[in-house]
Amino acid sequence: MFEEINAYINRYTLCDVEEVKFFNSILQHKTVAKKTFLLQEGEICKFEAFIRKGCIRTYYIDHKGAEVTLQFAIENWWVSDIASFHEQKPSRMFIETLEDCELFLLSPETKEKLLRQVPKFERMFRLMVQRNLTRLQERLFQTIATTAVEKYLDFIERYPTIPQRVAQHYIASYLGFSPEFLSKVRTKLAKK
Amino acid sequence: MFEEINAYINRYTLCDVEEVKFFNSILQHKTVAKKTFLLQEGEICKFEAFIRKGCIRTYYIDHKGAEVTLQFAIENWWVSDIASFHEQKPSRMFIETLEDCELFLLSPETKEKLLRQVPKFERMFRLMVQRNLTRLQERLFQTIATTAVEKYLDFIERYPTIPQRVAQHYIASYLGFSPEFLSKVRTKLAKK
DNA sequence: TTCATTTCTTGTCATAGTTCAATGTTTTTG
DNA sequence: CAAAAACATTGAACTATGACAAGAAATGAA
Repeated sequence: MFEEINAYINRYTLCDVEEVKFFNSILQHKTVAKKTFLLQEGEICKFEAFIRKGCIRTYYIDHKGAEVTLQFAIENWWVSDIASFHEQKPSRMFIETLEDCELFLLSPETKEKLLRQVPKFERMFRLMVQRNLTRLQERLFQTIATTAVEKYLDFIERYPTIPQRVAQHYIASYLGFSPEFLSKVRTKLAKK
Repeated sequence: MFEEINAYINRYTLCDVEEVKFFNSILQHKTVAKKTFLLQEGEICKFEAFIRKGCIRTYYIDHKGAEVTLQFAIENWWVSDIASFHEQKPSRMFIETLEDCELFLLSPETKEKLLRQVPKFERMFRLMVQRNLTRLQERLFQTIATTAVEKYLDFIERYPTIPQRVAQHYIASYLGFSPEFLSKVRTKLAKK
């Protein structure tokens, strides 16, 4: 049951058996049906979730009511609203399962407990956030500097499994354009 | 000389006198003239810099040769290319002083030394990166979901001192549109 | 299996933002 | 202080993308 998540943490920190045991003992295991909200705007985020199985989307809604997808998360990814989780303040975002999911959850309290007992996890979380930040910097750059076609091609290259799992208009909302336009981009590419 | 940076770290961690002393002892103090590159594309980033005085810009250059500004950093901010710094791999970005600067630098080695000797700094760096990430998420959302006018108004509200310190076309490149268009946005707003 | 719902496609028209070129203004430098 | 360089403004023509509307295709629920 813990193979995946333990493989994950081993990529960041070398833990001894006791530490891994402790880590596993504080995780809350949970299964969630498809199309369920784990978090909605205005709520306080109570979890950091590791996805053992399934697919999740995080998104914002802008003042015109349009969705902007921040992340698609699949197996072996973490999802959370980090700001809301750490400062325990209301979130601006929605976190929604797109498939039936199997998750491991950390609450703010269990995360604190973990960091106090096994401080080397502090490093793992720092490295995780750092990667995330780096990736988001690239994405911002790309959002500003490239055309729709380039964005779409880069997306399917970078996340080849996602298009098979999620609706196309979600991908459009991730890339920052309308579903109709993504459709046009795709037919144009298909013709070549 | 260390007042500012010590005030900064105290917002994150409570250190005793010895720890602060140690921290200060490993910082490298440096002054740099205006219009100097601290890092150029292809180089490996050797520093995390705390700005005691001055103003710095980080940016990318896209395949058409246009600049995209990632960050303006002023007094009491940190600048670095985190990915390049940590993995010691070539950077994609440029870091350039816009004013004469006075900096404190950490090298990868001194940072490691610090984290080994005073592990609680691990937490500070995690929290710093987390904030950064959160801010960047908001910015990506805004880049996708708002108009040029909204972006500009938000910028001058959020960073009211920056427009007085940096050229306007740099701000355009931060907001993701052309300098000409920013100029038009401004005259339009001025007329109201 | 069928009907309802959601998703995708295609066309037309509208628009925010770009590009280029010319002119004016400010800053830097010798 | 003058000349050069960098920066900002304005206008006209262009383009990538959005909005809307209608229909087709796929998916899901009874």
